[in-house]
Amino acid sequence: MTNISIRLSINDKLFLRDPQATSLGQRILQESILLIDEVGFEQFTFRKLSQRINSTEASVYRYFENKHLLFVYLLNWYWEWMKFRIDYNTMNIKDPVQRLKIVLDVIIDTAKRNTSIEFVDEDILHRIVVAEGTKGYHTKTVDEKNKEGFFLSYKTLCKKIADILTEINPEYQYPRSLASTLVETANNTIYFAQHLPRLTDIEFDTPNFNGNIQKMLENLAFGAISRAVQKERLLPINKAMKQG
Amino acid sequence: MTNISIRLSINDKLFLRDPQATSLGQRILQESILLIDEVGFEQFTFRKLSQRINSTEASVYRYFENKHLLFVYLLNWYWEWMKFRIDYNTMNIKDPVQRLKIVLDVIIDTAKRNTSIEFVDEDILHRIVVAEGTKGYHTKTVDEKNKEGFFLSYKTLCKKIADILTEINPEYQYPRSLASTLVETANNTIYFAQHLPRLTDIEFDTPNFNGNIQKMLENLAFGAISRAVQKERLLPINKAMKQG
Amino acid sequence: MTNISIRLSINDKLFLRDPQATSLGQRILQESILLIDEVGFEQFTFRKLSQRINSTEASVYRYFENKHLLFVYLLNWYWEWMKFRIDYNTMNIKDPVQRLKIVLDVIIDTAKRNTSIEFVDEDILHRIVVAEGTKGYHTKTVDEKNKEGFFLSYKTLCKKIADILTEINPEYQYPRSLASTLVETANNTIYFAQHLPRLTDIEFDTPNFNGNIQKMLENLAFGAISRAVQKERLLPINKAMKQG
Amino acid sequence: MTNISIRLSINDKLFLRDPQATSLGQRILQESILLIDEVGFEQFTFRKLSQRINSTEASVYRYFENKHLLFVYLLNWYWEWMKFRIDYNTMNIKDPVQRLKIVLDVIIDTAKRNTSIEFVDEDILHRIVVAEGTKGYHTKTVDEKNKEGFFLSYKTLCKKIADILTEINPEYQYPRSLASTLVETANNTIYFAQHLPRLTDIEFDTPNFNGNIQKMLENLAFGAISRAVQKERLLPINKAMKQG
DNA sequence: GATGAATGAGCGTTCATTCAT
DNA sequence: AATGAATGAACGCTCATTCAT
Repeated sequence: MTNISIRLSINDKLFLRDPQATSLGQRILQESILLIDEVGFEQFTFRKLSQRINSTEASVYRYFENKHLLFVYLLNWYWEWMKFRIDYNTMNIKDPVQRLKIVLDVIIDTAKRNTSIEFVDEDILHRIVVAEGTKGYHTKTVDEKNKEGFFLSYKTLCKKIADILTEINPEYQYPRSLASTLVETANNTIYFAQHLPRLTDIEFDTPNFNGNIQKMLENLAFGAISRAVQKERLLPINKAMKQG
Repeated sequence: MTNISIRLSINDKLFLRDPQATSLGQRILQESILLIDEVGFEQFTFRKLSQRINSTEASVYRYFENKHLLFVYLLNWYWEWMKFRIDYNTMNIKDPVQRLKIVLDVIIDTAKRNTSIEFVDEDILHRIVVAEGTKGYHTKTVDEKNKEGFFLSYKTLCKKIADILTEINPEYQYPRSLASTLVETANNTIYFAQHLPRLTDIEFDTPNFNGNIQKMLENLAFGAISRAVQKERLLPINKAMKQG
Repeated sequence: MTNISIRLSINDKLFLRDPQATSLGQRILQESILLIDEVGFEQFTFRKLSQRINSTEASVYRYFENKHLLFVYLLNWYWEWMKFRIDYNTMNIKDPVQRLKIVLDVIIDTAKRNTSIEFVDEDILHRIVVAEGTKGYHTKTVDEKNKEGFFLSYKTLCKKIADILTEINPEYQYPRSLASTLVETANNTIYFAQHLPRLTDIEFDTPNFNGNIQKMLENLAFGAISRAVQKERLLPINKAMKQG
Repeated sequence: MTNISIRLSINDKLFLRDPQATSLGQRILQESILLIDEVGFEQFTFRKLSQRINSTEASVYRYFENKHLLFVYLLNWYWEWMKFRIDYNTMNIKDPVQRLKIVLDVIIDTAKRNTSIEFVDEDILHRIVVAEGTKGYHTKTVDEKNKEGFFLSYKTLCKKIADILTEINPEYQYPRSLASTLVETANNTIYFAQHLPRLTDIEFDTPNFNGNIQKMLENLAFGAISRAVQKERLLPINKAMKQG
């Protein structure tokens, strides 16, 4: 697999000065990820960040208006990165069932690198999204932020998945709900397996952890889509489902 | 339906003085719910709370060590309240499919009152859980809190649901995962419908909002459970599923 | 040596209710000493104290107006205890030099028990006096407290020592200064030896720690007193000393 | 006497930003001294200080981590200032007896200015040290502070004095103890004379107050040192002293 | 463009104390 | 007499942010 260099495009209302464009900006992104991973979003402050990058709070403020926007920037990065990986990995694959399985693989382990953006550690970013991600859109200001298009990437990501679901079963009524449920459930499962194991059936720290999550999500996804078909009495169910 | 008075039992490590036992404590609970609903958990402080209840921060601190524990207390209340409603509403109902449907109804609209605890407004508490709930267990201290048993109520709630799933299909492999997914997805759907509608297919503010969510969750639940059955080739699918 | 039971008389303006008279009061004294020893006077609060004695702040306030007066009470106890031990141990000893040596022994190791007051641990009380004692009289309110006679015990203790010094050398000009210096220096030496060893020549944790302090204090005491005598007799000891 | 301008070097772990380097920092030092003098160390807070300097607590916190370190900073200033004055005033004086007398003069009245550091009022600083100084090293955290070298200045000051004592009498066994005793006793005498006069023989508010303290300290110092000599020479001064 | 310095505002917490029982 | 509950006041500290250079 080639090691290509890419540059993700992020809603430019999220920042005052493009952090990807300067070395200080890149350090801000890089160390934000590490710091949020270490102390959590609530304890993450521009002061602590500026100390880590040997700079000042004032300098960070040149790039981001506040820590919330920086965080949403990172989420956008993650969602764009995921979309990129889905596209990259489903290229030239016709079978939508196959494509859905690849999608599930991607959302479970977004970090699997096949390209590198040296100043963002996708492994850790994934960990942040799992542990803190929902705080980015569970906030009193969600509607204003939404108006600014700060969650477009998440929506287009879900749309991309929903389209595959619809392609598998054009009659399926809840493609977008199922898409977001799959993404959210993937994250929840990873988190629960580590911290609240009785809320899931997947065991953490087993050799095939990711594979087991994938099976669970496939059960969820194919169960939901095929059931809709049953209701319509279009039996026998799609042949492609057999291995689903 | 009779209007009975109940008292929920909450993990007593969550508080210093039992808030249900005194009138000040009850005001703390009552106004916490209203205030978190208004300003969000992040902006919620003991200072603002104490002003609303015409008391002092010091007094609030006699009841709760900090706002996080107060919040987890409210979550526990919610979970216990949900379990109570499930028990109450499924009493004497044999058919597990029927019981699951009732469960879905309850988790979508926990607030439907049939009893009253005058100092807790369950409608608003439900809104908080939908909008802020995950913050209670997505925190750096989740493991310590878990050790103290602060999430036991959530686990027993999911266990209760999982048991029904297992009863419907004893072969189903992911009862706990599906149970937590149903609860989380119910909340997410309500939230997304209001704030990020493109992440769901359910339209907010339509006459049958709750009913539509219920259908979606039923598709998810029965799809997943019955699919497992299909895999086992135990067709035709469970008769009970027909109306699922 | 007999084990007699004594009751020290303490300035009754220091307390609201005599702590020696009730079992709660005795527990207050006992645990105050332990708590101050553990956390230091600054961190010592009536709240912490009341928790330790399984009582309430309000109850402690029935005995002492505030923590400062409780502390001065303990100091008075210490000073009275010291005076008692001096009297007890110098009884029937005529030679003032011998008596002074006994005094030095007592002020170095006040804790040596020959009687018991079960609710006061004199060892620990001594440790407190060494580590925290001066805070009792280095305070903005020293003059008011002094007017109330809160330091009378310290003064009569020093007077007792000063009288011996005068008896040894009736011409000596600084008996009270020397007396307080001996007491203060004894405490300082113990403290410095443990925490700031370069401020003293006495090594801590050696077999004859107390004995070495005693020698040092004897050098100080007898040097000062005898020097005064020398001046009177105009004996030229050391030429360089003449104007000393 | 010339009016030179000096800058004392203080352990830089004591502060976050060098207070001598900025005008706000200098005001912090200046007003800290005045405020501690007025209200005492316990009542001294960064809030009160910041109000006096028309600034904010946050600004003060940029200079000092807490009030304890600020206080130790002031003590270090005092000790360094004392060492400077000793060096300055004993320059070119050969006779160690003469030098010791100068030292005693300095430790009694450190404030006598012959140079000026405009933002520190040494008179008042001296008053603080007399009244509150020991609180700087009588604290539960003394050992950690000592490890950071926060009391080095005090130790080198005592070493300087001890060296003179040793020079006068190379056989003297307790030079460091005597040095610290002289410094502590000087402070105690001033304090006692004002607040607890029966603990000393020196009368406050008499024309020759300082001179009288000096005589007392000389008696103490030369008595102790010369006594050691006597012991060596075994001169029988006073029969009663023999075993002293 | 980046930084050093400063600050307004408010949070979380504790303390000392009082009141009612 | 002892206690349970409550509270006014302030402390210690940090945050988010701005300003001047």
